[in-house]
Amino acid sequence: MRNSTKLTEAPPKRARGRPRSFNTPEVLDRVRVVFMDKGFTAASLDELAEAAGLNRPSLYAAFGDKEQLYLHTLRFYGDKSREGLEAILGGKGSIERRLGQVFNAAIDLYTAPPRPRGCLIVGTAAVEAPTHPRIAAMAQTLLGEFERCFEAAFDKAVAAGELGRSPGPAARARIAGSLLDTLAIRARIGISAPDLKAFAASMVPAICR
Amino acid sequence: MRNSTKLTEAPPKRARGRPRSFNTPEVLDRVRVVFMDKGFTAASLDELAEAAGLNRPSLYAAFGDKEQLYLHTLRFYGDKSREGLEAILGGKGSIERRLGQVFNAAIDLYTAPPRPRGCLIVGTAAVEAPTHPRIAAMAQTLLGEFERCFEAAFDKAVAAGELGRSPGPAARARIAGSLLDTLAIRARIGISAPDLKAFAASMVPAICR
DNA sequence: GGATTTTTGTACAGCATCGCACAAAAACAT
DNA sequence: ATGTTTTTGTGCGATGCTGTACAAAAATCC
Repeated sequence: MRNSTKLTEAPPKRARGRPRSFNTPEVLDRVRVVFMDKGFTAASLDELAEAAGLNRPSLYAAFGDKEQLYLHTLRFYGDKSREGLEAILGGKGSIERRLGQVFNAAIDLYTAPPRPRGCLIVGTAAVEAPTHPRIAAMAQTLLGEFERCFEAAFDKAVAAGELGRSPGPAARARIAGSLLDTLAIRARIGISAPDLKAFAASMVPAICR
Repeated sequence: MRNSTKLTEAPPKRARGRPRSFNTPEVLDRVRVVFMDKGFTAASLDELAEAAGLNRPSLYAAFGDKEQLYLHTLRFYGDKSREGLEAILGGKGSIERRLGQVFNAAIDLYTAPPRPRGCLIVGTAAVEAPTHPRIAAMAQTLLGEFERCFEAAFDKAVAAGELGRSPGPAARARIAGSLLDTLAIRARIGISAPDLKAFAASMVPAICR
């Protein structure tokens, strides 16, 4: 009967020593909130550790110093965002409709209570770029990934005859990515969600023209 | 002969005590460089004072604490930028040409050696907005002023028959302002000036369509 | 059950930073 | 010349932050 054990069940082989008391994605997500509020420099390791629910030495052991913890958080945030982007762009409806959904979803995230925080990359990574080359490189990589998602969606829309050939998918993708930048910045400095949505809605037809 | 003294000559009436050893705009401009490099939080008062060429107590006496010094710098930077914007938009040539000049000039500033730093407002003020309401308010004010400059220029272009009525000047101004945001962010994370200029050039006809 | 391995949590050393106190300096007023 | 006013510059106190050392704890291996 032992063979009946499903292979999909996680093999219970534990690691050698004392098990970790935390869950990596959950820690990164809690840490992300602090970084989004204060930014990289102003976020102290005490705050980060408290938000994560563990203490500084555990943070250091698991992720390295503050910059590496921040880079892990950036990558985690970027992956989650890209997945959400792909999910919406791969959904049903016209390209215009899906694009509108993307921007509205982004605005909802950027202005979510208890206070607007925009986007981690645009709102907190960019400021560190001149003094932290690895953060700059990560930010460039992540924004590039977003843009490729848009480009793939426009490619499909062109192939489906939904869009004309000019401007090309890459050019449209650049506009869409740029719009996300602006929405993130303006959300963070306090522009209201309705104002942002009105602007985004006005841009969708312009991008899909 | 005393009456022959020109009124345009600055009246030499000195203030009461020991004269200041510094020039306010110059101090603000030097301080701006440090803030643009490191951002508000990471810039230390020691660095700021050294860059300004005076010591901490003088900085405090003249501008108040670090946040007030930063707000003074923001206002100073915003005024200078707006003046430059107005100068170009009020110049000669078609609205498309002037708009292209604006973006190229911005990109040159954003990517100026020794390293790209983008825009003070978008690149360093935005990150502080959630934790510093006065900085958020100032950022919103300044970006609003930029947008009104664009709007005035589009208004004139419409009145001169150079542009159609739709989209309206305000809508076009929002796009132009947003484009500046994106250029600032992407310059700061290291996108090259030629890439930025190519993108901006592709946007100008779209805005003036 | 004892040894080994890994994580946890307290405690600490070192350093940077902020904001101000206080005396010296440099101007004007009378 | 003496007093007044304002700026300058040194120095200091208090605080916060980063990164690590070290012992206790919790699991596995043999």
